[in-house]
Amino acid sequence: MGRGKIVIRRIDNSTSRQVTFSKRRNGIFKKAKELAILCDAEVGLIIFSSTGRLYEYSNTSMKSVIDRYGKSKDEQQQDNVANPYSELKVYICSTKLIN
Amino acid sequence: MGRGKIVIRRIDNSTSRQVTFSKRRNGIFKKAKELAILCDAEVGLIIFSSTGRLYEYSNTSMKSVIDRYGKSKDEQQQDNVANPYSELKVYICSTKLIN
DNA sequence: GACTCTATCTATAATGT
DNA sequence: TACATTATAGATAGAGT
Repeated sequence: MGRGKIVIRRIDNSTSRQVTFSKRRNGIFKKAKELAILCDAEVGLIIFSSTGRLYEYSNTSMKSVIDRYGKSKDEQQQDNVANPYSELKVYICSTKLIN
Repeated sequence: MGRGKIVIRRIDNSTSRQVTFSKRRNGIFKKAKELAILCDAEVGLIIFSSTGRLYEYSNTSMKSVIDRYGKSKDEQQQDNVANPYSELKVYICSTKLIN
């Protein structure tokens, strides 16, 4: 999206990379908020820039999200101990980055 | 984006909400991946659906992201103790959700 | 860097199967 | 209820300030 199509690979020029980071960071935070509201989801998003700065968003609190994440993972772990096939319950969210 | 404009509020119809969740979840995961690659950032994204299912993405590992998040927060905390004005360092990433 | 502009690309709401 | 289509709203690359 934009004046030209881009390939998804690290942007070499540091100024361009920073500008793109700023724009896309805003974009993804907006998407996270919309998803949380529209779909009644709990969302936590943590981003460290290449310079090490932290940016974060959560519609609840990051502590709540991380705690819930840990519990959810523990439960998955217990499932795996009980049933070796339960890894099928782990949802893979992949999207092709071609183009 | 789409055939009609939508207002950002909880989708009442549960079927529509689930469909939108699926589409937008894919969209935001793609955005997270692109941001990580293009801008050389470390990204962690945790989403719990309204039915409680966990979906996650990290370009490194979620453990790494959460650990780094904790450290970064600790440092911010120390800064705050040392310098009461350092809360200005906390980056606010807000985007209006109007339209 | 942060902001504006806008042409163009992308995501997705609504619809069809 | 998942998949495919498509018209359109939205995001953003590139350029200028």
